[in-house]
Amino acid sequence: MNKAPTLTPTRTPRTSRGERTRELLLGCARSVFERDGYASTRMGDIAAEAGVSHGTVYTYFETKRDVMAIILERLVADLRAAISIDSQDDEAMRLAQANRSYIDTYVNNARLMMVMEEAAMSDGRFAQTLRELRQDHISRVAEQIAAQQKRGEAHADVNAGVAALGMCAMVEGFARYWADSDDPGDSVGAASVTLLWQRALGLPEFALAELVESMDTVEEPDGVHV
Amino acid sequence: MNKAPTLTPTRTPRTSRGERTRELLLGCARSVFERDGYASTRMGDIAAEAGVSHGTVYTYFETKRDVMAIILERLVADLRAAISIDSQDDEAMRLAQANRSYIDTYVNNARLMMVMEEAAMSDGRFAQTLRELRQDHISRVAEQIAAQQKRGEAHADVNAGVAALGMCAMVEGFARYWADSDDPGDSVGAASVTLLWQRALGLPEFALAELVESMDTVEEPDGVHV
Amino acid sequence: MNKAPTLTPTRTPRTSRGERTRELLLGCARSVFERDGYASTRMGDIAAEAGVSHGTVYTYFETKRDVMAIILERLVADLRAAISIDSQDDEAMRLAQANRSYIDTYVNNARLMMVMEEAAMSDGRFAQTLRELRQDHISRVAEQIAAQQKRGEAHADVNAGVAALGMCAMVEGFARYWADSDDPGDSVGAASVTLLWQRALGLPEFALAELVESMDTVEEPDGVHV
Amino acid sequence: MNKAPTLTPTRTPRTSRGERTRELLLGCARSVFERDGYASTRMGDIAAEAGVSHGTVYTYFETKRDVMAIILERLVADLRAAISIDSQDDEAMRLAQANRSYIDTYVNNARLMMVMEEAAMSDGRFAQTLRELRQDHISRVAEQIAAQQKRGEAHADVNAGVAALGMCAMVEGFARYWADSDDPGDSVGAASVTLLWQRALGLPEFALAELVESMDTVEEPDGVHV
DNA sequence: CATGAATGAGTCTTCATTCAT
DNA sequence: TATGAATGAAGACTCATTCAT
Repeated sequence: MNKAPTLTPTRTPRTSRGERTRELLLGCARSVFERDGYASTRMGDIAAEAGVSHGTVYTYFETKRDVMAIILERLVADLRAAISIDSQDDEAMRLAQANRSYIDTYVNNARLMMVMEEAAMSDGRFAQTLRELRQDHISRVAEQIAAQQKRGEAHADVNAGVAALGMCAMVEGFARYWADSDDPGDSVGAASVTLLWQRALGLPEFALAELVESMDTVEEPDGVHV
Repeated sequence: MNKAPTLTPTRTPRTSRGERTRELLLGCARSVFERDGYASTRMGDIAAEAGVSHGTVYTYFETKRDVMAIILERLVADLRAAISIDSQDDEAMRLAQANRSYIDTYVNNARLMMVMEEAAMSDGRFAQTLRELRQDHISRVAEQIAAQQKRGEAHADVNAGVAALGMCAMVEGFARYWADSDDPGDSVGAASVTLLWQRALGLPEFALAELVESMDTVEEPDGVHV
Repeated sequence: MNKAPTLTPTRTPRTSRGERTRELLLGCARSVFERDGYASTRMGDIAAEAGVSHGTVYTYFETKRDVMAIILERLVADLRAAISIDSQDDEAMRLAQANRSYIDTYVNNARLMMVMEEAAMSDGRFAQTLRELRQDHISRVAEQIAAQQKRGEAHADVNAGVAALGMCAMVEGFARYWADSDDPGDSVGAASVTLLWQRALGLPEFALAELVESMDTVEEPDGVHV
Repeated sequence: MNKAPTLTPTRTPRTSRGERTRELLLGCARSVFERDGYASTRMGDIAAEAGVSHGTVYTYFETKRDVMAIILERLVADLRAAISIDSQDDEAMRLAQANRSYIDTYVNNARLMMVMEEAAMSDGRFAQTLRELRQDHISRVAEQIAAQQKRGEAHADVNAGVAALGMCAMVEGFARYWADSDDPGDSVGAASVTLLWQRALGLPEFALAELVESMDTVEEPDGVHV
């Protein structure tokens, strides 16, 4: 279950007031990072956003990198949770829902993912975490595809790993695009992705309408910190 | 044909020696940017890489941003050239070759693309250029798909723009992945992408072997500055 | 009897629990100052050493400087007490015992003396106190030597003040050296100092063995706070 | 010949102008350190003293510690040179001159020595260098005394090492005292030290006048950077 | 009294950019 | 043109001190 090495030293608050401030700071830091990017964000901006003094940030975090690390740790946890979601439905529905869940989570966090990539350019640890996150997702999807191929449900002439990479990239690309544009992405879009996925692999298809309907009934994954 | 606004003010050299130095600096700057990222690169690093003095960089470029802008302008030109390539073969082959050409170019420049994304986080102009580059590619592909749908060669139940976005994302994801890993990507991989593309859209297929063969005979696109 | 100007404003505790905490803090502060030096010691280190909260230190002391001042005031008092010790023995024995007493006290406090010198570099008041302490000691010794010279017991061709300075420096140097090294200094060492002192001034000598014996019977000076 | 480990990374100037600035900065830094102490000195003070901008100091030195290290390296070299001085005269004269040379050098640098001690409180490397410097001096003197004892010229009942420590401490104490007071120390004082030294060890004496005279003819040691 | 969170002035250090040679 | 020294704005981080609970 590939646990990434912890990125986070911490100055733990001892009171609930401290806990509150710390969470406030994390929320504000996230906003600022998303707005300005990692490199451009100054500790003072975070403090200002939270309406506290300069030094207060350092009461809870040792360095700017540390603030980022904690935020990313939560992001990664959320994405892993989204990846792991599994329902009891039949295969195609499960795929649709998994995609939808992943896309939703990704879209909600896409700007932060981009900032993570930015941060990864200047910090190898972030780069490593990002690589692992992606690799885990791909591996999980590859296993699923391999099983489908073995059952004769998917074309077997394309290597499962390659196919998984392609599918994950496609999904991530959608999420990224919607996050960057004003177009928020909709059920139809998400359903379309599923359809493309099914067809690309040769899986049994659902009609688009059916998929769309199923999309709208899926629930949010639990335990997501936003 | 959506021409990006020029990113590049310049201090143009007048002697050929100057021209040589300028090109040297651009090459070295690119290396350093690719190695260290945009934010982490210092002007001094570029100078050191080129074996010239600190101040010399400013003989040719006004700012660090300017150096980056020129490098990116060339990158963008190369990618646009790769996108535009068009051969006389039949539809499927053309697709395969276009994909291959784009992937090749993208892989060759993927690290720089990532740096471009990093730079886009702190510079709206870069962000804009990047968005336009992607959008142009997607639009071009969307037109193609729309035509295929109209001719009844592709499934019409998926919006052409959405499909184009998915396909482009997939291709870019492959390139990105190969660029980041040690696995350089091979003809089979590239052919697999094409196959996935064809199946996702419902296009007439070629067998993988046939595609692979066609891949290996395609030539490098011209006009690539590296 | 040259009383140094008071160094110590105070926040006096009124309960006995407060008194205890205050003493605890002073002891811990001393340890930390000795370990890390004055400049490098943070108020938080003192609090941590005492196992109390950061702010508690300020319940008893106004500033970091204040903590130091109180500690040094006690140190100075102890050293002055050691200087003043006077027994009923004959002259040479008295010298030996005075030296021993001073050396003992100095060695016990040498690290703190060094810290006092460090602190004196950034605080004129400390510098002044230190100067006065030394000057008092030298003056006292000078008087003694002058008397010996007048009685014809010591060479008179060396100015008594100069001789006193030399002798005090020698004694302080020993103490300092022993304090800094692992070698704790022993009776023989202390006796040797006395011998050197006697010979330097031309005083009647005792044999080393005799001096050593006398050393080991001297008692600790009273009133030393450690 | 006990070479202390180098304390000094450097940003070496490449032009004579740079060399000049560097020396200017070192001179000013020394002045400021002597005036304000190590901890209290800010890089900006050094820059201001030299009349250059803030950042210029960093053109030549990586850190404040580095500036100090270079200054101290020179100081140590000078003191070692002073310790090593050896003339052809007879034993007692040689002693007088060596003392005088050491005292002179020490007095000229005493304030800096005190700053070195201050710095040693917060930097183990400085502490180590200081310890070695003193130890070397003591060892050298101890050898000399041991030889004198063997030749029957000095009392042999005091351990040579202990005696050396006492003598060195005395000399250093004088220098320190004179440096700290307004009284600059004179030939008579220096000669007195020698006399005390000779008597303490039981060496053949010179009359004070004779010593004083020899003092005034001794030359300054070479190679002293001030 | 004790606690620990909040404050913000103070410093070091970096580095893009300019300039004298 | 090339060099490398000089500049100074900017930003991370520390820590003595204050304050609310």
